[in-house]
Amino acid sequence: MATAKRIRVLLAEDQTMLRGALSQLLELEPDITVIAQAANGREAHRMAREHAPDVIVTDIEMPEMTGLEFAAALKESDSKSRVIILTTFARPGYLRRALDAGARGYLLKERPASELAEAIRRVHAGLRAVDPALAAEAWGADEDPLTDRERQILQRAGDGRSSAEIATELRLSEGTVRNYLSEAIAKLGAANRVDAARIARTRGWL
Amino acid sequence: MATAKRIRVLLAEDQTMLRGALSQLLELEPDITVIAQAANGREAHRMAREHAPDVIVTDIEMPEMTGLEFAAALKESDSKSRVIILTTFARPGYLRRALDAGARGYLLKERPASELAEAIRRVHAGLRAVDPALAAEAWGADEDPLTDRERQILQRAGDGRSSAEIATELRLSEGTVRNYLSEAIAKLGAANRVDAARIARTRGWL
DNA sequence: AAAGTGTTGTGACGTTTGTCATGCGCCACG
DNA sequence: CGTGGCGCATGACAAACGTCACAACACTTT
Repeated sequence: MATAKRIRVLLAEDQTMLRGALSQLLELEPDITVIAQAANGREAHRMAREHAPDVIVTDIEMPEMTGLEFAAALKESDSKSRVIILTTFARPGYLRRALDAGARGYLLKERPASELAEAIRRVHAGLRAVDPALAAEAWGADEDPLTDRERQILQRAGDGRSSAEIATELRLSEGTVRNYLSEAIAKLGAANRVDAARIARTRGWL
Repeated sequence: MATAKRIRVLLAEDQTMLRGALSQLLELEPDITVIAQAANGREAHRMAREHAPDVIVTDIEMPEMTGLEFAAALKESDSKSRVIILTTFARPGYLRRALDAGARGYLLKERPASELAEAIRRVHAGLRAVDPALAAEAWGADEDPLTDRERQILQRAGDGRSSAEIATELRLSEGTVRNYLSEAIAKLGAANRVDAARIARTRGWL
């Protein structure tokens, strides 16, 4: 035959300008076609079920449902589509969670646009496409030491909520909330709750 | 003549993938050409002096020098280039500062990619190109009520630094730092320092 | 069955934070 | 030339925060 079938791609990215630009560029590739686009994880999940694309390219930080949750949901439902995470953040914790969720690729938005098409081809061919520098960094990276509760509470504390507010919201006593925060601060080697939240965020644990 | 001269554009954006994608798309336009690209404000400033582009498209949040500082520096040096701010953030404070710095356009990354070329044409023709929804919102927006000192201190506090640390860093007494924070908290109607920093950030005051 | 881990709670203690009153020097604006 | 705004400071008090010890219960792992 003259031309092989094009690789059918679903593109999930909340920033319209980037999504549109990448989609147009990918369409210029002879062996790739963008069959669907989504602006959040939930929409993407629906479209993935409907179209069963060969490859899914998804951002992480999106409204409604993050790309990591989306990837996990796909794995759960035994989707055949292969997932590439495309994100701004070189956080070891993100990469780890992405791979746990079955992602085959992890690409940074700081890389040239040409690498995206290349990654799509690699992943479609059954290979992996993980940013090498990040992979190396993530290798020696610490595990997330936080428990679920600690994470919940740290999120809210980093947002400016007081112990009392957090306690009410989560139906806990105020002392308990302070205990968790104290634990989290110690585990992260932070100086206080805000510092702890900042540290957890930069490592992709929050 | 057969073809008019193309509009010469400088593109400043730190995210390589977006910069590359937009640049390629703009090159597809018959009346636009991207003569230079920069990954931060300082680089952009150098290139603007060197190439004197017709239109400059710049992100705000970049390393070394922000797009707003860059625009202000251009205004200072009587540059003939017209500036379009291209950013993720629909913060009234950013728009205000952008216009103060002489920007002719303010476009959100949430808009379709096609609008960028349109904005470039409008601005090159001497018109303005400001996101209408944002302009309306910014109209009734409050001025930044913070003094320089309050801003400095609030930034650091929002980052998890203690009053004592901030005092040392800025050569102030600890009491003074607490006073400024108290003032800022009151002005912003916040519950505490972290809440205040969050509020100031979302309004583009930080 | 024992050990470990996570969740939740209490009480007590010292530190940090937020508020308020008050004061002084400086500079710009009318 | 005063008046007000800003920067900076001190002292004092109440509230919030961070730490520690200790304890109970559920659940998993060994």
